[in-house]
Amino acid sequence: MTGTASRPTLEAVAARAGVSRATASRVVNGGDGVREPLVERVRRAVEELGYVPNQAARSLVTRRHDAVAVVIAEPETRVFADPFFALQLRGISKELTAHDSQLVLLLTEGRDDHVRVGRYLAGGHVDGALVFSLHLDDPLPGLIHGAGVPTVFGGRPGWGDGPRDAVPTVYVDCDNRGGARDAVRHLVGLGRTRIAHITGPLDQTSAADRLDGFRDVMVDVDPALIAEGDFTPAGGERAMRELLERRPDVDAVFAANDLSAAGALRVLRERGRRVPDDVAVIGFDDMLPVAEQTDPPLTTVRQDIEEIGRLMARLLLRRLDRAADEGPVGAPSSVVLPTTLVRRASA
Amino acid sequence: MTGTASRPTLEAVAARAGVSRATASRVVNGGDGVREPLVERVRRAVEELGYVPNQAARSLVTRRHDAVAVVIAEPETRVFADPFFALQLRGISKELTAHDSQLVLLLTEGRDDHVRVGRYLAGGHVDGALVFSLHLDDPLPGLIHGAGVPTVFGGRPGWGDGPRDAVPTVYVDCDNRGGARDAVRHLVGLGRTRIAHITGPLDQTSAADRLDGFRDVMVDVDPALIAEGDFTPAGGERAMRELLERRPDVDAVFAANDLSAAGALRVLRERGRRVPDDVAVIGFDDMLPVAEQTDPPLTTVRQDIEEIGRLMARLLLRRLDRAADEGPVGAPSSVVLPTTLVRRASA
DNA sequence: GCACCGGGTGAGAGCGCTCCCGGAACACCG
DNA sequence: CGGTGTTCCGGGAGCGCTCTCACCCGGTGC
Repeated sequence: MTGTASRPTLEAVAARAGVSRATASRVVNGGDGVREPLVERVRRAVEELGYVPNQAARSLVTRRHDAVAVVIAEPETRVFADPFFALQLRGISKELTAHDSQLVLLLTEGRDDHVRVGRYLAGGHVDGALVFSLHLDDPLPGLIHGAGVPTVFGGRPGWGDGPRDAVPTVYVDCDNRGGARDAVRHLVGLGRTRIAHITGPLDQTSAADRLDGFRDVMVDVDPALIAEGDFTPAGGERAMRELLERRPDVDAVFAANDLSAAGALRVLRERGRRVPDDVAVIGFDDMLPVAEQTDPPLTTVRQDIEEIGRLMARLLLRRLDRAADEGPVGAPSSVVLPTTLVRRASA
Repeated sequence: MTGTASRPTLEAVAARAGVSRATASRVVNGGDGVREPLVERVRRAVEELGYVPNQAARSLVTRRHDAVAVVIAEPETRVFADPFFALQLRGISKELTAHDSQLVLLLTEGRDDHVRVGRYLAGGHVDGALVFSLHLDDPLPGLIHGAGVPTVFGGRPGWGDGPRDAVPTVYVDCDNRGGARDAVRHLVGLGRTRIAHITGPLDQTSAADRLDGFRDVMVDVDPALIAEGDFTPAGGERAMRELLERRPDVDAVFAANDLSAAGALRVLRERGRRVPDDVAVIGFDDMLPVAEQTDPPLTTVRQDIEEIGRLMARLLLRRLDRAADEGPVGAPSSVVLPTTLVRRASA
């Protein structure tokens, strides 16, 4: 049943159109330098036979695959027990599709998998890679770099902006620091003075950057007003409890993401603090199912997740195209997307 | 920079090991029928040269790709603005990885994309496909069937269990109907008598099956106690309001998923109904970030999403292996996974 | 009218691999 | 000791495609 009749080859198309294989190939690949009547004949033959090029044969000679790998580390997947994951992938997928490229998904967990992924990438099965690697100590970036595969990172990689083997790393991220500043300034504008921050896991650059943004505004802040969370609701609860204990007079909280904000909100309600009257709360991400469903609805810093994915793909594809055209290797630069403050009821 | 030094070929490995290409190939592919010393020599050569087989060349002759497509339609992606998506993929990924197969992700949106996906699958780029297609009128299954690619569906496809061109469709799903029955029986056990149901979009089999389960227990139920939702919180709110209007005496609600249950919960609180005292509420899915965070925490029917993904992959792989071994084509049968009722505070 | 040119076309090599098949080496039995 | 397997290895064809290169042919310039 499954393709007993083997699929037609370019040879067959050529024969049917009465041309050589070379000409048929030219037509299939755009038809430049072939006279119109022949183009037409070949096109028709393709149509009639239902010809689809054999990608394997093509890759074998061109060494292109029209495929890029998307690497997502397991810890991320856990964090992505939220729409992040789907949205980024959607953005990436759209862009790749428009470019006739396939998306090979690699989810990893644990060290062994890193090796596997490294080997896969080094194996030259894909033209490039999009990597989500948010942890400082992640060995993945190193492996990937060693594999010599064009790569764009999602989120600023952990090793800082300094040169790494003089190879510029390209990444797409949102303006975590600026967004955090906006949030805190908004709280200040509300007249709040005892503003606390619930951080994310500080080994992730996004969390670190948001903390930096908080500090930009709250210079010389009382350290007791900073509690470490982990981007989860439970972590948010824990951190909020700590904060209330250390500084019962707290009148605003900037949480590093919506999930921890939701946790904080719950503790505040439990303790009888009114939001936003007694304590104003701001989150980060604008993760709709969460931010809109909290009580009260969450004021938060929005980042366009899907756009990040789309841009990552676009950057990578552009780089690949350039490599193909042997054009000027314009230093590919990272992109930092702006954030916007979304006002709802909590602050 | 990117692989100026081209990667070593099997030829190179053979030369270095002092054997023929054929023998080297044999070793790389398991080493059967090659004497130990030679195996060892080839292995070392592979190691030293960092040889990785060229998948394109291999596929060209074997017609296998060690890759399967995962097709997720856009409407699903929207529904999957929750952990579904990530979890299923994780399950699939684990299984495929263990089988050295790659995961090619195809996200679709709109009709044009269906054509694209159909062509891709028909193009013989992958060995099989895992398809999430939950809508009754989805043309995708037809296209896929036409493409003649071994496929396993996620969720019972819409066309019923009847034969479709005498080709049995294989799917993996959770026991939607049984789970619904359990939920409703639990409510009955609580002494509730005016039990309502907030459905999902009824063009999806999961929603339809859950409704059937509800009806199994609530025979001759007042139609006013059934309100159509759409699996979203907003839909849940709307449905709950309708229910309260039509039957103010309602004392229990079984919502077709956690998201709509969350919406219902909010409306109940807003109307001053205590949960579970006045109205008991049960959801479906046990989507942790939602079910655990509602107020009160949601009693719900758990399905093992990741396991569904894993099973889909396993079923497909088994089928592919069998095809390769030319073994008996044991009628591949669908799998329906059990659900469990998770008791929290809402019922 | 002839050398020249350039766009359009076809012949053919070869990408890296698998797998069939024939031959070498060896064991065993009559 | 010759015949018959058996096991192991290498030669070589060929998967379907792209791409270089040589060739053909109509048009120009002198």
